[in-house]
Amino acid sequence: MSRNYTISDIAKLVGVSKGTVDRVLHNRGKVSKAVHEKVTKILEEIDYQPNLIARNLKKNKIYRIALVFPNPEIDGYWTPCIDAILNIKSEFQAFGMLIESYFFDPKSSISFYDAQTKVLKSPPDAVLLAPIFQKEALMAIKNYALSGVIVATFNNRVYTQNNKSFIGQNLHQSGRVAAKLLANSASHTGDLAIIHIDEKYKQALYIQEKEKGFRAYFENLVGQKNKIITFKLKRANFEQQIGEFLKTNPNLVGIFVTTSKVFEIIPFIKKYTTRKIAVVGYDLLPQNVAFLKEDKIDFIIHQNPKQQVYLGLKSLAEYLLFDKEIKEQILLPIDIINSENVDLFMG
Amino acid sequence: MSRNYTISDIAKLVGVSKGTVDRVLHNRGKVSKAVHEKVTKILEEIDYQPNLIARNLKKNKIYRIALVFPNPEIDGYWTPCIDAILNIKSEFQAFGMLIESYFFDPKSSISFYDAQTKVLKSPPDAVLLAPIFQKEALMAIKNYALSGVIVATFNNRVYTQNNKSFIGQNLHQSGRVAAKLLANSASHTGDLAIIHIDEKYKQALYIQEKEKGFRAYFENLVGQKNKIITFKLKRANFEQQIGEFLKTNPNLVGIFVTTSKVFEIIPFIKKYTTRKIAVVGYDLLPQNVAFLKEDKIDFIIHQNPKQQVYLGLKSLAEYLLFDKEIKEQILLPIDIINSENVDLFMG
DNA sequence: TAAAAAAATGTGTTCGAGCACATTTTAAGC
DNA sequence: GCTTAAAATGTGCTCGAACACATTTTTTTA
Repeated sequence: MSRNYTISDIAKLVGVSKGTVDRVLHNRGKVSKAVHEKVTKILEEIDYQPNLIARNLKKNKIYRIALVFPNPEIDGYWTPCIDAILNIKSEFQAFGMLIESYFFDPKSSISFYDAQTKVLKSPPDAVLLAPIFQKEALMAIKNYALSGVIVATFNNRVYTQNNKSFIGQNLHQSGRVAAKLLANSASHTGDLAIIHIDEKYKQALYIQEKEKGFRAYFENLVGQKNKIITFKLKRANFEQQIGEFLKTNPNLVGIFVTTSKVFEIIPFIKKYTTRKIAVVGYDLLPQNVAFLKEDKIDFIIHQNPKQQVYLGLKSLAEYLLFDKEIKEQILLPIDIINSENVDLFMG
Repeated sequence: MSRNYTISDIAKLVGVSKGTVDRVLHNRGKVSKAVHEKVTKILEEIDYQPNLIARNLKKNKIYRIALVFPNPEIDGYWTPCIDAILNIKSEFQAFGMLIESYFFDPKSSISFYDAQTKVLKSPPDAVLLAPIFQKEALMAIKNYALSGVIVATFNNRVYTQNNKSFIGQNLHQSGRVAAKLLANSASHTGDLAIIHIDEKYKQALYIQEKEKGFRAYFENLVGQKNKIITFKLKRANFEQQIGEFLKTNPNLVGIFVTTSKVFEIIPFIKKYTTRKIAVVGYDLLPQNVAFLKEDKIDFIIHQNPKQQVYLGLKSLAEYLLFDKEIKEQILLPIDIINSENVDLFMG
């Protein structure tokens, strides 16, 4: 294949000047109908693709994307997002792409609100947002849209027209994956528990999704006789609650913890029973990884926040720079992690 | 952050012309020692990053990368690689990057050789190669190096100085993952089998790696009493061989198939025993996926050839276009697939 | 010390798209 | 038919790096 057609080539082909071709390309008007048609025809015929390098050199604009998510120092789940930012920077900063991070406290909706306000003060070209607080997020997204800022969300869903893209996992399906894993590794038939660890912040919606998926797996199964118990753990006094729960459920063979906080209950489980109870939880926090390697957690489902941020930022950057279409949703694979493949997901 | 420094900016800062700065940047000589030092100092001080857009516009070169791998019509394992090519094209063709595919027959080393010869006839800037045939691959890589063609390999390793990069999985570790999965899902202690399906082509090396990993997992385990049997299946007469194997090993609880050809033996296993035997194999061929969904295969390890090609091509493209460093090896995560997360790995 | 050679430095064009401004052509008004 | 406004079309500069070529400065040699 030879070099692509340039605007000058097309101008020559049609017999007009490149200014005219440019006006047709960008619908700037001031072109006679006849010429407009001729140019359009040629453009289609040769399938003109503008040279993005030249375009960007001319524009020579610095784009800014704001990334808004919970402070990793408060919730370690978000730590890997930092790496994603570094990766994106190394890929795109030569194109004049700036990434700015804004943290908020995942336990405080006020802090969430404040972060959005700060972003809006010097509006970037686009925002990638973890919409932890449903109501406040809807409000923020509306304001961004009013200021002409493109919005994409990741991690959990909110439903609004103004949200250009969502990047994350299918949580219902991830509940099913957990179910399948427990069905497979529980050494014999018995009861299974879904444990929600009270997170104070209103993640109700997305935790429910996981539970529904988990239960759905067993409902569709023929001849399955596992009893499934939902158990909500309140923050204070874990030990006592877990001790009692284990005592009242002597047939327990598997536990599904719906958040990344599995590690908080493992020591108590081991303390109050010697039976083999299979455990499945979420996310590669260092504490979880440690228990995984000690075989005290059997499987972890990896929500891959790093990849979520990476793909989200990449999608926005390519839209701003190269006019690439933004996918309405990007569903990440649901990674199953055990003690043997965990290391390859960390570097 | 404001706009980056340009060559003209630097020229002004040092008090020389941009031509001189350029000579320093590219070590083209003809610069007095004093000036050279002054420029270098400033360059370091401001951490000069050339504008890659401008650079590429000037160079205006069409780069070509050849991708050489087995014909997907002969071995379906390679089919997803096609998608990776499309992805890379959509990302890089606006930068003048051309990807050319060359197929060979994975059963014929002559066909492998022919493909390399064809590539060398109009040498591309870089080659991404699946070095199925060890000896022939070493030869080919040497020839590429002599012609100044950058070489990266994927899927399996060959060891040579001229290979700039390897993209693939740690096969030893993937054997361990299989072991862990079988240890976990076999309903009670019993014998485990490693089954190699004779592939005619000499994959000896990389299949052995998997076996070693599998065995290593159990060797390090304290108090594990599984017996592990290696079984080599010859091409002809699968049914009889498998029937006999199952008869002589009545305590079998798990099978690890070291290639993507698991699906070929599943029907016979189900025919000759009614016991629950856990099965772990490789790769998301449509036939394997079907058995996975029917619960006749328990887990599949995904080698992700698509991602291998994607990362390999991306790495080469970014090297050619942006002078990005090529990583000596990129180890992909070892994806564990079951019936519930499989769909998310296929899109 | 002047001429010639070599070394050092400077200048100006190119890549392709985008856009401001200049120029030409057509239409409108009297 | 001539002037003026409006519409259509053309021209030329810019973005930053790269590189060929031009010019200046320094060094060498007779």
